[in-house]
Amino acid sequence: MPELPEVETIAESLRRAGEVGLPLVGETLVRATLRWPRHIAQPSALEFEEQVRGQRVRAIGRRGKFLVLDLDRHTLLIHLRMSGDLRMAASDAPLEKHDLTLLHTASGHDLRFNDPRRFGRVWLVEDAHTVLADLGPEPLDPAFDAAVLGARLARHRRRLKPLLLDQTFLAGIGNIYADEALHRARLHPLRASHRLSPDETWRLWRAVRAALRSGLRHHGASIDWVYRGGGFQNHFRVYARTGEPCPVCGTPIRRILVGQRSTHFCPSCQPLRPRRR
DNA sequence: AGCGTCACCCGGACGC
DNA sequence: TGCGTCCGGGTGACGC
Repeated sequence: MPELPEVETIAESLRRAGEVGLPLVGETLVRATLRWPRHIAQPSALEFEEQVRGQRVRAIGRRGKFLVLDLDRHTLLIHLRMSGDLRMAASDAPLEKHDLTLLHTASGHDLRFNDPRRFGRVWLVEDAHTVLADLGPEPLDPAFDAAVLGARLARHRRRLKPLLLDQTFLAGIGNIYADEALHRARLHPLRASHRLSPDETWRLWRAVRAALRSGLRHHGASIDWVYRGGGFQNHFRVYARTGEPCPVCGTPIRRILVGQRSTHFCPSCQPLRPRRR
């Protein structure tokens, strides 16, 4: 799914696209085709079509789960949510089912946002800050160390699982990475954030980064194998493995609901009340 | 403040 | 085969 690594991978592939003859950075957007206007979160569809016109793509980046395209006068933000996918295509190539938003470039190529479940959104704003302001730190940022995580954990009295999913706490972690990180950290998803020992905090810091890096290495998580997916789904340790043996200790993986979200963990490696030693 | 619940959305899986 | 139903991802709104 389009969690952080997926977006990172797409941004990377769009940067590299120039090497295979489908450049995007440096291209001028001449027109937009909005086949489902609600794809555009901001501004109105009409204003979007007007304002995007004639702007050059200066750079592509990522913040949290948002893909960030710097244009001449605006910032174009794309959130793929679950099933969204971006492709470059020749403008005269036939449309695929669920191609919802198309940005046509001066050189005759399109950036196509395909989105079967229509959860994704696109923003065109003068200041990216208006959309991104509340996002928490980037887990892979060198400035994000275990002390930063510890300070943030102590600031809340929340269960770890919902906290990790909160984009204002950390940016870019979705349901899969939250479960994978907690397993790597040997922490129960219901543990209270303000009651972690320094060692547990350090383990969580390491685990979050390791889970994300592993996703990156395998080109994204995409659990929904119908859609173009990354290989990380073949490396899940607990996610979607209910009843299967924990890869560390062999105990059957359990699935519970936490805040309406399916949550997978090893009851033996991730005890709610860890033994003190 | 933090939690629960619902709505959004649709393809796939499953039961009958 | 063809229905109906449930599920799940991320997020925002709302009520307690």
